[in-house]
Parts: sequence; C-alpha cells; structure tokens
Amino acid sequence: MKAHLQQLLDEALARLRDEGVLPDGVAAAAAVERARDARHGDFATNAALVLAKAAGLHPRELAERIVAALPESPRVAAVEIAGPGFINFRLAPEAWLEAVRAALAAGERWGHGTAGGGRRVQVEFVSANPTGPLHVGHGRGAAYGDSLANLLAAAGWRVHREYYVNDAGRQMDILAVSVWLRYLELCGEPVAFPDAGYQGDYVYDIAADLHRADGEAHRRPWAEVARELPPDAPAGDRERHMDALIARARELLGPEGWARVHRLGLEVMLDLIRRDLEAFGVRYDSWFSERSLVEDGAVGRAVERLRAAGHVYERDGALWFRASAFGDEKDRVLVRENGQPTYFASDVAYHLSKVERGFEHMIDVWGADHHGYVPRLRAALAALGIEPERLEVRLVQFAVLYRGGEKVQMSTRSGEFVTLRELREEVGTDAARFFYVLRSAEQHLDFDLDLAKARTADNPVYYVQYAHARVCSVMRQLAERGLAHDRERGLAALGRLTEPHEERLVRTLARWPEVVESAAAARAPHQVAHYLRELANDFHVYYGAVPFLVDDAALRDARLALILAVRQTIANGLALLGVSAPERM
RNA sequence: GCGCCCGUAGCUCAGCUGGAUAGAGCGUCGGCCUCCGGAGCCGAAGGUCAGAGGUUCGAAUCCUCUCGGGCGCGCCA
Repeated sequence: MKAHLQQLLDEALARLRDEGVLPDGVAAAAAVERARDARHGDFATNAALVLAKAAGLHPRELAERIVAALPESPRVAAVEIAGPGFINFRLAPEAWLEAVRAALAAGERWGHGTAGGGRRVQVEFVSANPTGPLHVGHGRGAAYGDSLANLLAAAGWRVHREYYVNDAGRQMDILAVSVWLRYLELCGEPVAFPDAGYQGDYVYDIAADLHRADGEAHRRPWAEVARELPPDAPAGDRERHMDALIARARELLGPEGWARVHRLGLEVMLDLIRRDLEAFGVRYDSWFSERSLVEDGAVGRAVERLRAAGHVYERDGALWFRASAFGDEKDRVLVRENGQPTYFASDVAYHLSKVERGFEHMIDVWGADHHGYVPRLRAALAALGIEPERLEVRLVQFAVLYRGGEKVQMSTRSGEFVTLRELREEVGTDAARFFYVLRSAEQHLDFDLDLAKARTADNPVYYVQYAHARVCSVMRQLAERGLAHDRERGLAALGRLTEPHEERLVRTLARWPEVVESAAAARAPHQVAHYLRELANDFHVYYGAVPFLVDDAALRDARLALILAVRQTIANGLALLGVSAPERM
C-alpha cells in the first residue's frame, strides 16, 4: 500500500521535473509515511516541504503542483494539503480490505518481502565459550539473534546461522584441568582445587563421565600434581598457578591423555549448549570451530595476508597489526612472544573465512561488553581489502532478572549465575523469548520473572497468544453450532465490514508487511513484539464490541475472514520471535 | 584519563534515516460479566523528552558542552 503511494508520488515528481518545476536529481528525499493521526488521513508525504527550496516555491504552492500531477488511482479516495505543506492521502475502504485477502492467500508467507533481494547474510550469535552452561545473558543474545535471522529471512535474505566455537586457547585448557582435578577427587586424591578453575557442578558431571568411561586410567598422585607449583591465591597469583597446573597436567597425562580429557570436556559442554539452544527454539546451520582454523593453517594465512599487504611489524618479539592506521586506537598483537597466535588473529581468520564462504553481509551479535573489540576487527577487514561495512556488529545489553521486586544477584566468578535452562524451566520458552525481545537490544533489560510467569492480561506474551487462541475458540464455536466458514463468500462480502472497530483492525492488519520490512531493516525484532501487542489489542476490543457469529451468513463469513487474517498475522509474528501460537490455553 | 552506549509519565519502555497536539503497558482512581473464553473491555488523572546552547520552515530525534548511569580500554577470550 505504501509502495503504491510512493509510486504515485514518484510519477508526479517525475512529471514536474519534465515540466521544469523541479530540478533534476532532488526527489530522493521525499518519502511516504503512515500518518500518525487519523485526522491526517492514512498516509502522508513531506515531499513539498523537502523540495520547496529546490523548486523555489512555497511549500504549499509546490504541494498543489504535486497534487495536480498525481496520477489517478482507484485506491486513493482523497488527497489534501494540510499544515505547512504536507500532502495527506486517504485510501478507499476497499484498499484496506485487500490486506485480509492477501493474508489468507499468502498464509505463512503473509508479510514476507523481497527487500533482501536474495542476498546471502550470515548471522553469528551466542558463540559462548564451551566452558560452562549458557546463562541468561547468552539467552538474550540467542533470542535476539534467532529472531533477527528469522526477520531477515522473511525480508528476502538468504540467511545462514552460525555458532563460533572457541575450542582453542587457554579457557578450554582451564576447563580440561578443572575436569581432571574433579576426576582426581573422585579417585580419592586430596585435591586442592585452584582458585581460577571452573567451580560449577557441571564440571563434576564431566569428571564423573570420564571416571565411568576410563576408570582410573588418568589418576596421578596429588603430591606429584602439586609438586613445586607456584602458590595459588590468595597468597600467590591465581593465573600463574593455573598456567603451571595446565603445564603439569599436560606433562603427567601425556599428549593422548590430555587430548582425551580436553576433548571430553568440549564435547560434553557443546552437547549441553546445543540441547539448551534447541529447547529454546534455536537451530544453527553450522558450528564453526576455532581450532579448525588453527589446524588447517587459516590463521597463518590470514596473518600472512596482512603481512603481504604491509600492515604488520615486529616489536618486543611479538607480531603486531597496524590497527591504528585503520581507525583503531592502538596497534594489536597477532602473534605472541611465545609464538602463539592471539584470539584476535583467529578472529581475523574467521571473518576472512566468512567472506571466502560467500557471505555478502555479516552480522555478529555480541554482548555489549565486547564493544571495544569492534574497531580492531573492522580495521583488520579494511587492511585485507574488504569493505568494513560488510561486517555489522549488533551489541546486546545485559538482562537483569527481578523476582518479587528484587534484583536476582548473579556472579559468573563464583559460578552463581542463573542458567538459561533454569530460566526456561521457570518461565517457559515462550515467555522467555518474548520478554527478551520486548526491548530494543541496545537497552538494558529488566526481566520481571513474576510477570513472565503470570497468566494474566498484564503479561504481554499471554495477551498476544490469547488473541490467537480466541480466534481458534470462535471457530470451534462455529463448528459446535453446526456452521462452517465459507471463505469465498466472506471475501466477497468484505465490503460490509464498516464498523469503526473493523476499519481500525483492518488498518492495523494491513501494516504487517511494513512492520516486517522496517523491523528487518532496523535489526529490531522488538518492533514485531510491539506490533503484535497492538494488533492483539485491536482484536480484543473488536471481540468485545461486535459479535462475529451472526445469522447473516455473508456478514458472518466476512467477519470470520477478518479474524482469521488476524490469527494468521499473529501466528506469523510469533513464529518470527520463536514463540508458539496455541489454539487453546 | 580516553572511547562507546544510555537518560522520555510514579515504574518498565516505544518513538530516534527530523515533521503536524510526544505514545503504550503496568501501577493509581472510577466503571463493564443473561451475550463467540473476564487470561477480556471502557474511562480518568499523570510529561520542562536529564540540563544548556546550536543547525532548521520544523528537534525527543542531528551537532557541541555539562550533569547522571552502564560498559570497555591485556602478548585474556
């Protein structure tokens, strides 16, 4: 609908250009938008205000010229000039009713668009280190990233979802050591668990798996493990102590034993994470291993490409990338003094791989605490001759849980964080996913657990789902009365939907394709959530004011066609957010 | 100290590629159940859009500064 008006406007502007009223090449700024106030009609354009200066005319004079140049359209009932020079369009009632027809005809694809043009976009999200269970912070990234991917697909992009697995590096070594030490405890060794180790209960579970599978094959006397280690905190340095422990574990277990423990930790954690996400409605197209980049030489090749391009130098025994030449605040180390590539080096290789795999656009969803990392990655892409705009980083702010009006305290350090699984078990996947995307991602989120669990109208997810269930209930009522819905008769009689509540509901319904396009363009799933609330509200009001199951069969079928279109819209919207649309509640 | 994000109704937040009288939910107060599910609906009160300048025909929206809050500034990931 909006596109139709935009086309009419463009034709009018083109005509004025031909007549010499407007200079060439200035029409781009003119836009058609929904009127906020019903008294301003349905749509409005600021074309005359924006172009008045270029035309050398007063805005209202230009507005008159534009209106005179507009082609006729059966969908437009009235065009008027208002205020400082706005042109307001009022649509013919039939124009709105097309939305009902379109919704029922398109079904699950109602609202989907082609703005993406079939371009390939990769959305990488969550990518939490497989060193512990997902917590509620990851949950927000999961809900946001998955909904965003759904939205982009609905907007005509070819979407690939990926999880980057940080399976190389020290964090994984710490997990392996933690598992091994808990295993030694199970064997009966008097272990002093290190301060920097992973404290969570899940580590015991992995250790128990190891003990069950391999018996005491990896048992070593504690005295031998602890011999001459630098002191742990609080007396010593916990990180130095941990590094020594890692080296000791490698030495005592040998390459095979160490690899076994390391791999088991990774596999168990990844499996846990994968199942957590699946239960949360999130599925990936691929899980990309950091270690694979190291092993197949991709990291080395990325570093060499930077070197060949002349953006690398040596200092203090390390290899540096000249990031400051590409907008970053300082240069960054690629290869450490000890010969090990940094996380940054593998991340450069990883993003290079994304480009090489043919993704025209890359979206990374990160926790907001990583924002300082964006400039260096963009710098690296620029240095590799890749337009940095192809990488889009979306930062997701933290979520704070509230229960009984009190903030739920969390601390990763002590292992006292609320896991995504616990959240899911407490409030359910539907409520969790809806609440997570109710706010724009860049806003801190206050997550009210009590409200998420509430089965009342205050709870927005129930409110929306209830509208869907209510339509289903009406259809059941229809059947109980021995009646059936005749869609064709209903569509033919749409013109009889003249109640104010019907006009309002139809207009909201007709906005859906615009909502999908806008939410995808703005990377803003919360727009979908807000729209659904509004649509549900219009529906509930209509429901309370106008009976659907009337004796007049044509009118009844027209009303049912309308509410079935509403049901389809709600189902499609909830699907984008990963929330179910129940038939009864 | 430097950088990024945020500051809109009592609370939680939309609106931010500039547009007409700043919106919603909750909460508060007052109403509505012989009727398709009351898990619903209607009404009222409630605002210096943190503050000050600037750009513009027009600023919650763009720019600058100040104040307040969060985050980041490793050869960690």
